[in-house]
Amino acid sequence: MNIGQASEKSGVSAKMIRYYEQIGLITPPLRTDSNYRVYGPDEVHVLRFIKRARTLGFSVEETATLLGLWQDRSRASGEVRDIASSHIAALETKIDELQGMVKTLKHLVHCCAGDNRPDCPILDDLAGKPAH
Amino acid sequence: MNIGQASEKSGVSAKMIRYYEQIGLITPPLRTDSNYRVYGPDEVHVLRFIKRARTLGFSVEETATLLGLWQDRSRASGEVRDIASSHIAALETKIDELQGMVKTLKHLVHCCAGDNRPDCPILDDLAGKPAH
DNA sequence: GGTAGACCTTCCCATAATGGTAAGGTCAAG
DNA sequence: CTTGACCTTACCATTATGGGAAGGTCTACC
Repeated sequence: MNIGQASEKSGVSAKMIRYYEQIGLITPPLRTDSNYRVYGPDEVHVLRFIKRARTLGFSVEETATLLGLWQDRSRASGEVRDIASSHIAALETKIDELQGMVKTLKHLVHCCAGDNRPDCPILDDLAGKPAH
Repeated sequence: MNIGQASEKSGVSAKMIRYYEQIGLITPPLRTDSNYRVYGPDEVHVLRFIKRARTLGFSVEETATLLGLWQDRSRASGEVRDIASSHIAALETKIDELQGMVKTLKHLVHCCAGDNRPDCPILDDLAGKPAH
């Protein structure tokens, strides 16, 4: 299987497959005589694992750890759970921050007349003026 | 006022003040004979505007637009409201995505025994195995 | 006057993860 | 044997931020 097919089957772009290989996240595959990378079902499986972890918001570095745990038969599942748990906490912090931004912005938009007058509470707020 | 004080008063690092100047977000300030940048209250005001916009999650490019609208006396506040509204929509999409991730991860953590057995539903899920 | 330490200057490099492009080799179908 | 789709490497760009080096300046104190 060429890199194009592996990409299609895994959902990881060819560009990223080469990148993951370069940074050592995946092991270099075999090559044909003409230097083409050759992938088998196992490699695609690994790529799909990576794709899924990335989609769930794990960084490449975290993904590398998870991949190591996946491939280590003597792993402790508690370790995996801890990684996932702290990841959840980080995501929730991020969500809270974003919700704070949305709340502020919604308040401002609600107060903004939206016509052509230059009195804009959004800009006033950004400029640090006290709310009217 | 030197860049250090301007940084302290605005909450924007000296490094970033120079960067904002370099990319044209702010106009170059006056210099002393010894080539030090000199800032006054107006400049700090602008920097605080920028800081606030960045904190609210606007990109530097969006911030530039807002800054332009702020400084343009003939601006239409509807334009500002539109920028804020589409920004809210983008934030809410992001929040939804993150919440989806949290939900999935929480489910997995809940199912994960967390002991030392190598049967880990989180890894199984990442690997694409059907849920038990 | 001299010196130490805190500040400033510019320039270069690094990050995380991804995309783009260019120049060239290869393969399969017609 | 040509055409087009694919592959290869190598380099550059992105966003916003920080780090560091090498050197100039200013202030406070002796």
